[in-house]
Amino acid sequence: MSRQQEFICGLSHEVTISVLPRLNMEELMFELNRRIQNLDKKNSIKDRLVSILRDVMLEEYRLLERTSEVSSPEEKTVTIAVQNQETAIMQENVLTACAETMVSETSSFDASQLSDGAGRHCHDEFNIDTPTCSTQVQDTLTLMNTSYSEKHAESNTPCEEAPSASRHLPPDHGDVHIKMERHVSEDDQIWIGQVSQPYTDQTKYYADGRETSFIKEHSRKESSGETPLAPCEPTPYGDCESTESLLTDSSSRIDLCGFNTTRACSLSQHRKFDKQENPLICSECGYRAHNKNRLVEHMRTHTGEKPFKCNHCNYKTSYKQELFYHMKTHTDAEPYRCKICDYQTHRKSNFETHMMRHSGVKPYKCKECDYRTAHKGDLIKHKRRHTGERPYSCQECDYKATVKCNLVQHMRSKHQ
DNA sequence: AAATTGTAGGGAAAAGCCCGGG
DNA sequence: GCCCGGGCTTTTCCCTACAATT
Repeated sequence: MSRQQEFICGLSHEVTISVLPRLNMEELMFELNRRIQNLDKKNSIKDRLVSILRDVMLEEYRLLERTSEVSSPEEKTVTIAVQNQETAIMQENVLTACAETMVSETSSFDASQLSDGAGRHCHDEFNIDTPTCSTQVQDTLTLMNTSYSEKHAESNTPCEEAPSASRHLPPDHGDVHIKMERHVSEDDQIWIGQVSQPYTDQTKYYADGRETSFIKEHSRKESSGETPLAPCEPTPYGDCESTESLLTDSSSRIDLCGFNTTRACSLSQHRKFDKQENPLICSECGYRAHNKNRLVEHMRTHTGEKPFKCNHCNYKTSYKQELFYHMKTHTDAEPYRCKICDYQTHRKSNFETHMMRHSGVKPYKCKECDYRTAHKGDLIKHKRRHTGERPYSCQECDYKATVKCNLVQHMRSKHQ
């Protein structure tokens, strides 16, 4: 490790070498993702990221100091550093890559850079062979073998249905406060400013009660005794009123129910939605649409209507957006290509899911056995092994299957 | 014991559905 | 109001392991 690499974010050699090997990348990425939303756009984004990283590292360092009173700090530091020297270099590389990616992503809000002449986003024209930040992290995580889930496994704390750090923002803290504190190191005479950030829930929920990230998180908090965030609880400021007026940063508008937006009109729409000024409710499932068109679109899920047809094949869909994705397969649009295997797709989200599988990170763990998986759906399917649930029943006989394809297979063999 | 058949279960990809923001 | 990117969820398919049957 070069001397330059040992100094991260202006912190001393001691802090850097102590903290870097300890930092869990997924947790760090979570912190960065959470805090980046409150970046002060007036200052350099890179400077703010450096500041954030420093905060996180100093917090970690203080924790390390508290827990290493038995052995001398120097001794422990050196031991950790030697054992994890290689890991630290890799982690730093990832941090650099991610910071650069986030800087470029954040600064690319200028639509003119991403859009074609018609204002349409056209990322396909970019070098999308380059892995995204998240995939870089995941790839490196595999090498480092320091996944979030493994950490929990080691500490014997099963993390069933642990949220994917790259996708969810686990709101463990309604408010995050970093106290004003002075670092003890002689090298690092750094005052840490107080950072107070209300958690802004960005997960989603459906009015028909289907489980979503929000519901899951809500129930998780309930079960763990935490106070869950309710979608629009009455507040001291009135029902579903915004904290907009209280904010010093005019670019951020946070509704007290957790809704966060940079647009005043979006906030207004959201309040209307919450207050049910114009309730557009699906008579079939109770789904509440934000506007008329979305209700029309939603209703197609019940009627089965598929008005959007591909003129190159027989493909039909209820959603215009789906046709858009489908049409890419008929055009010269450059797909996302996996560098590890020959997989390619036109959908970024599917590509990221694919890369997740290469990473080997499996945050979802079964409570009752050692089974782990990268995806919630797999865990739900697996759980039926323990519960004996067989949701797919044969109409012709008493046979019930755990998965639909087995029922199909049964129907073919037994009932033609 | 070997071959065949049916079932269970895991991995992976594709598609569905919905949302926020331009 | 429309369009599009993004993200979470669900569906579907394929494959393997294993037990029961022939």
